[in-house]
Amino acid sequence: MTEPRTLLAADLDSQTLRVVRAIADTGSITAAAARLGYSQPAVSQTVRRLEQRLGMPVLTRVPRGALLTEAGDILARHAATVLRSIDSAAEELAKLAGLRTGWVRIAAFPSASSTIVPRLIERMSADYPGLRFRYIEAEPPEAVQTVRDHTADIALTFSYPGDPDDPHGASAAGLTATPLWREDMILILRRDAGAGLSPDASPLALDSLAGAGWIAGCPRCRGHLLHLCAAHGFTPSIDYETDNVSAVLAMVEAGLGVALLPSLALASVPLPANVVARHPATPDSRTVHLVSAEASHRVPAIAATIAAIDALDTSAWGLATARS
Amino acid sequence: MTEPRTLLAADLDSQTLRVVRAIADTGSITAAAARLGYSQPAVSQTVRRLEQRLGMPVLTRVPRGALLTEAGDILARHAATVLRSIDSAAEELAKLAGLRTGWVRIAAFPSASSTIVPRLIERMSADYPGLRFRYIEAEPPEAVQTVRDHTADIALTFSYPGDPDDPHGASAAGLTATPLWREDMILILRRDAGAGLSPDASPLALDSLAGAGWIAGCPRCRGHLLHLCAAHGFTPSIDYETDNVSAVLAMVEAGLGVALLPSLALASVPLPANVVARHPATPDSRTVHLVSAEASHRVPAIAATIAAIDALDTSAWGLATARS
DNA sequence: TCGGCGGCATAACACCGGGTTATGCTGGGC
DNA sequence: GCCCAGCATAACCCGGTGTTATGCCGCCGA
Repeated sequence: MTEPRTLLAADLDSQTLRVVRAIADTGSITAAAARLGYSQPAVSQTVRRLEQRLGMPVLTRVPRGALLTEAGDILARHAATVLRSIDSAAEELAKLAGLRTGWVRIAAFPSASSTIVPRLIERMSADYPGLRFRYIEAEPPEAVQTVRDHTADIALTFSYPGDPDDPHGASAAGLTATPLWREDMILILRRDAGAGLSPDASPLALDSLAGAGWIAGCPRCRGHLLHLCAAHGFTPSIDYETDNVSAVLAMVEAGLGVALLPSLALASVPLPANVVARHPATPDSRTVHLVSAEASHRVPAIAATIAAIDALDTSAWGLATARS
Repeated sequence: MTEPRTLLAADLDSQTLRVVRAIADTGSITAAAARLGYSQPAVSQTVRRLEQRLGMPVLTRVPRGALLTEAGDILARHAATVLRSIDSAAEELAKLAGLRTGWVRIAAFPSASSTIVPRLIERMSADYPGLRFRYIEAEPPEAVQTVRDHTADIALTFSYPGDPDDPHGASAAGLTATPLWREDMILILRRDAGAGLSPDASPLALDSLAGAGWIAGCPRCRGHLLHLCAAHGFTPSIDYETDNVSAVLAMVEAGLGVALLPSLALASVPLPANVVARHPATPDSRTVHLVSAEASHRVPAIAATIAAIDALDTSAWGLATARS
C-alpha cells in the first residue's frame, strides 16, 4: 500500500495520454492496443502504472471493454489538446525537413551581391517556394564573423593566394571553409594607355604598368596588389582608393590610373567604351570560399542552399571550379 | 550515417519538450539541467537523441550556452501549449484527489431517501463544497444493479436475515457489500387495536396479531413478513399492499390493518395520534448494507463518501451499528 | 599569454520503464 | 453449459534515460 504522494505533472507523459485517448475512442483496452500497434498487455500495464501514479482508477473495467472514470475523462480531454499540439509541431518540423519552410541567412562580399547571390536566391526560391532568405553584405573577415556568431548561416568569402588571414583560419571553430571557385584578377586600363604595349585582347605584363597610377579597393585587395607588384619588382603608386566598381571604371576612363579587379566585379557593370580589360601575363586569381558552421549542414534548408551554390553555373562570371 | 526517416509525432514526447523549453528559457544546457533537477549530461543527451531523431540540429552550441535553431524554436513554441495543457490536466486531477471536485452517484432504497441520503449529502457538501452528487432511488436488487453497471458508485441496500438474494450475492463481481447498521422492525397498529394485549410501549407478541389484517410493502418486505409470521406459527392475511409509508399509516389509522415497518420508514413521517409503534416481543431487524465497486474505493470522492456514511450519526433513526 | 573557469560532449555504467509472449480468469451470449 | 471476448498477471528482455567521471574548448582576467 504505497502512500499516494501528491500528483506531479511529470506523471503525465504524452505516450500515456495517447493510450488514454485511444481507450476513450475505442472503448476497450484491446482495441486501443490494436490501434496503437501494441500488444494488449502493454496498454493494460500502461494504464495500471498510470493509475498507481495517480492513486486513483482511470478506467472501470466492464465485461465488454472499459469505461473512463472521471479522472480518465479529464485525461482524455486534455490529451486531445496535447496530442494535437504535438502533431502540429511534428508537421512543422516535417515542413522544415521537406524544405517547405525555413530561413537561410547568407553573408557575402560586395561583388557577389550583384552576381552570385541574386542568382542563388532566385534559383532556390524557384526550387523551394517555401524558403525565405536574408542577405548581409560583408567583407570576408566580417562575413566569417557573422557565421561564427550565428548571425548568418552561410558566408561567401574570397582569399588571395598566400593570404595570411584567409577564411581557413576560421576552421578552428566549428566552422568549415571550402573553396568554391577560382576567380581571375583582371587589369583595367584605358584603351590608349595600353595601346603601345601589346595587342588589345592579349595578356599584359604587369610590370609594364609599374609607372602607372593605381586605383585600389578594399584593404585586403590593396594588400594583394602590393604583394603582387612586389613580386614583379615594383611598388605601385596607389593614388585612389574606393570599393565602388563603377567609380573605379569611371576613374580609369578619366585616365586617373589603372586597376586590378576580380572578374566578378566586372560581371555586373558594363565596361566604358574606351576602357579595356586585360589578363595579366602571369595569371593571377583569388579563390571564393564558402564558410558555414559544421552543424548547420544538417539543417535541410542550409544543406540545400549549399548544394545549390555548388550547382550554380558561374561560367558567365569568369569563375572556374576551384581545385583544392 | 543513419538514414533520416520521416519524422513521426511519436518522436516528440512531453519530457523532451520540457527539456527544450527549459533550454529556451535559460539559454544553456547546464542551466536547464539545474532547473529540471537533472545532471548536465542527461539534458545534453536528451538533446542529442532528439536531434538524431529529427535529423536536424535543435540548438547551436555557442561559447556561453546554446541557442535554438529554427527547429528548436518550433519545438519550444509548441512545448508551451503542450506543457500548459499537461499542467492543467494535472491540476484538475489534483482537484479530484483533493476532493475539490468530483461526482458521486448514490443509489438507495426509498426510506433512506428521506433520512440517510439527505443527511449524508448535506454533510459531504459542507465538508467538500466542490463535490457534486446524484441520487437514484431503487430497491436493493436494482440498486446493486446500478453499481454493477456503473450507473451509481454507491448503493445502500437492506437485507432481511436469511434473505437468499441479499446484497452479498453481488460480491462475486468486483463488488463489495458491507453491513452498516441493524434496523429494528416495528409493529404499527391502531392504539385501540392493541389495547387489550399489553401495556402501551412494551413489546408485543407477534402472534397476538395473527388474526389481524396486514398491510405490506415491497415484495421483499412482504416476503419477510410471511417468513417471520410462519416462524410464529401463522400466515398473515395481507389485505393491502403499498410502498407508501404515509399510506400505510393512514390505513392503520383507518383501522384497515396492522403493519411491520423498518424504523427508518418511520423516521420521516409523524405517527398519527391514535397509531402506535410497538417492538415485537422477539426482536426482529433487517440490515442496511453498503454496496460499491471494489475499484471505486480508490476514487477519492467515493472513498470520502463511504467514510462519511460510516461516520453518520444514525441514532435518531433507530439504527444500531451492525455486527458482522 | 597563460591559467582558471564555465559550458558542452563523451564514456561507462545502472536502472527501470515499457515492451514482448504465454497464460489464467471472468462474464456474457449462443 | 460451453465458447469467446476482454482484462490481468507472470516472466522476461531491451533500450531509453538517468547517473558519475572526465575531457575539450573558448572566454576572460591577471
